[in-house]
Amino acid sequence: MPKIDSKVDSISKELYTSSLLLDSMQEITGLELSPKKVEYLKFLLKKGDLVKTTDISSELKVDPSTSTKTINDLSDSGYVNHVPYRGVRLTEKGRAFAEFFVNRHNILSLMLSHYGLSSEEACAEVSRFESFVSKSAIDKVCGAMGHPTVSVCGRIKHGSCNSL
Amino acid sequence: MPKIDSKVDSISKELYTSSLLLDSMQEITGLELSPKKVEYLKFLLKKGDLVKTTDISSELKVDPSTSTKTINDLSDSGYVNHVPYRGVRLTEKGRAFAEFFVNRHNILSLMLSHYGLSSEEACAEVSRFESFVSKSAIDKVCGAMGHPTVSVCGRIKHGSCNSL
DNA sequence: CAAAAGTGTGGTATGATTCCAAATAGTTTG
DNA sequence: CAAACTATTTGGAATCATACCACACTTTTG
Repeated sequence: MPKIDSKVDSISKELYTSSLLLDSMQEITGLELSPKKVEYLKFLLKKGDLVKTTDISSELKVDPSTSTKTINDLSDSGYVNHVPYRGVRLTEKGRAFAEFFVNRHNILSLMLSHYGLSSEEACAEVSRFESFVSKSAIDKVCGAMGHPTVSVCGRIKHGSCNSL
Repeated sequence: MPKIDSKVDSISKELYTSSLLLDSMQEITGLELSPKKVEYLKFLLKKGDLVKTTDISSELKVDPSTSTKTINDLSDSGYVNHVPYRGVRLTEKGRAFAEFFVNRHNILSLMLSHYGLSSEEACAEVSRFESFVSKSAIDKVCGAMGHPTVSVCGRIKHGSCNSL
């Protein structure tokens, strides 16, 4: 019964895939990471691929030992994979979160720019508080703005936005 | 020369007054206090007059010893006066800051409510990040909204808003 | 392959926040 | 008015996020 076998296969495959998805696309509340860790993930997404911990430390202006430690935290929580002395890479989960974080930043910056703040002001302002804004709020703001694709400090990708 | 004397008097008085004003109306950036301390000041303003540290601890759901310690910090920085075992009162400076904090909360809540968040959602959301939003941003947002006097969670007083 | 450069580990520090236990002050009541 | 009760403060210690330094270990380079 190759028919059945292949059906079983495809079911296990589906289950496997969907648990992977559940893993990487787990509910994002937006509040799971501290401000600094959000910065780390956003930077990792921007750099893409394998990033040295020293790139991070020079970008974020912290001691290399600090970035190593923080990366280890992020690794323990499954956001990145870290191969000592070689580099850091976002996991699927890390990438999903990082994309949300970038979107959140861009949506909030765009929102503030509508109230008379310059791009730089909006961006700087948002950088200070973005990590305390929930995904559900962002989804609503994004929807109310008509799901814009361009913000004052970068493009906005959609796909994670749960809103009409 | 009574003329001169009175002129001297009036000058010292002016200097005195203006230094008092400088003291209580010193530049508010909006970023000088931690989230919890902002909550303390907002509560003190709401309660008005002499407030017991235990009122604070029950309102903010912390141990009484915690509120005492925090109040002592605020007292050291000149935001409140604390007479042990009797109560806490905002200083002029503390009142000025507290009024700004309440306004900031209300303006941000009103802003978010314009993007489809309910009053409760907006208020809760804002509570999480308000202490990281600068006065200069608030002034701009306030101006862009036409200096509204009513928000979703309270009245908005103007007078501290440096914006057209 | 040895020196230089890059990266990680261990230890320690700060600031914000917290609680618990014990001490002290204020209030109530017999 | 003093004991008993309640309210408040103090001292000590913990947690979490963040950070740096000094030292150790890798990797790269000449």
